[in-house]
Amino acid sequence: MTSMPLPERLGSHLKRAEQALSAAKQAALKPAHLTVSQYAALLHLSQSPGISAAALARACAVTPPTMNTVLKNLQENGLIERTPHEWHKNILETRLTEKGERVLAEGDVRAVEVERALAAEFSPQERETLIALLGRCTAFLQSARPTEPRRRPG
Amino acid sequence: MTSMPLPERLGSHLKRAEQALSAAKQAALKPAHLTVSQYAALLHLSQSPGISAAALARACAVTPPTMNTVLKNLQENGLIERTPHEWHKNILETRLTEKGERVLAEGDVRAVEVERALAAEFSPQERETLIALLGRCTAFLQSARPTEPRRRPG
DNA sequence: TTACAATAGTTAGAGCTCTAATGTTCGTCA
DNA sequence: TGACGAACATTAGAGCTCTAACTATTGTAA
Repeated sequence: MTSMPLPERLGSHLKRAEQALSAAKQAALKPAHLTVSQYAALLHLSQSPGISAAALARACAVTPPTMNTVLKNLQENGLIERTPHEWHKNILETRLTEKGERVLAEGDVRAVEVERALAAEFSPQERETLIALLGRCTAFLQSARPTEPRRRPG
Repeated sequence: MTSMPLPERLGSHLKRAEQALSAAKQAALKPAHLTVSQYAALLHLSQSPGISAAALARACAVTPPTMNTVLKNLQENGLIERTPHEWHKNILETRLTEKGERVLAEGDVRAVEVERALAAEFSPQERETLIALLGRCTAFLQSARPTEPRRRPG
């Protein structure tokens, strides 16, 4: 008995597409020795120097422990540096090193190539439609499943 | 310097949507003590009893070692059983146990609820459009990055 | 001052995912 | 019979991801 045929599930198609994109980016970033997650972190980091790990996690839509893992690897490879905040003792400011900027730039060229090639497959109208439809998916799914079931104080 | 603004990247939107869907399914499957990957494996397994792990990996679009990991956990939980093929000594036939069928049925109800709710957010026309656009993403990305760069014999 | 909430950071543990490499079996072909 | 390629299964190792804890700091309110 089949409850719902797979081809009818939007999820199947969404997953396949995301998987294919992720694989393509992974291959594109390989020469720069970057993973997709590392690239995403570096990219946001370059746009918000000194951002905290928690804020970076939010920007990348992952949990703090996940970002912690990614940052640990980036730091071990010398791509970022983390320095204590001047007076906010609980915050570690994260910044790209020179090497980090270089590697990001290298990876970015390849990653953007993939994005451009993909975008070129669609007309501007189609891109708009796709983005809008995906946005509605995300909005619905997030509203149906709140990040934090806010509990009242009393 | 920003090479390509994030909102212009189809990848950003695709990733967000897939992430939201995955999170929703994960939450839906939690009561059945199933992960999204385990659910996908069980679902394909129920439709192709006795399938080999390699074939199952292809169906779920993951690599054999990945499927191996998933199957190991499913087996430890008693949801599947793997028996040597009658005369193909190198193949392990994988099948759902009774418990596996029960748990799958339980999880399936919840997972399909998510799919139906998501589908209900769109008109039939919109669903068709979204699926078609996603299909073109997948097709392009896979063609641009062949699974196996076929090498000629001579 | 003390208590509490919010935020930041971290560790532990489970699970998924990949690439690379190994070993086995099957079928084909010389 | 023997060699070889294709397919299956597995292990090793690196990395990502989550939930569930725990600690520390900051700021606010009793």
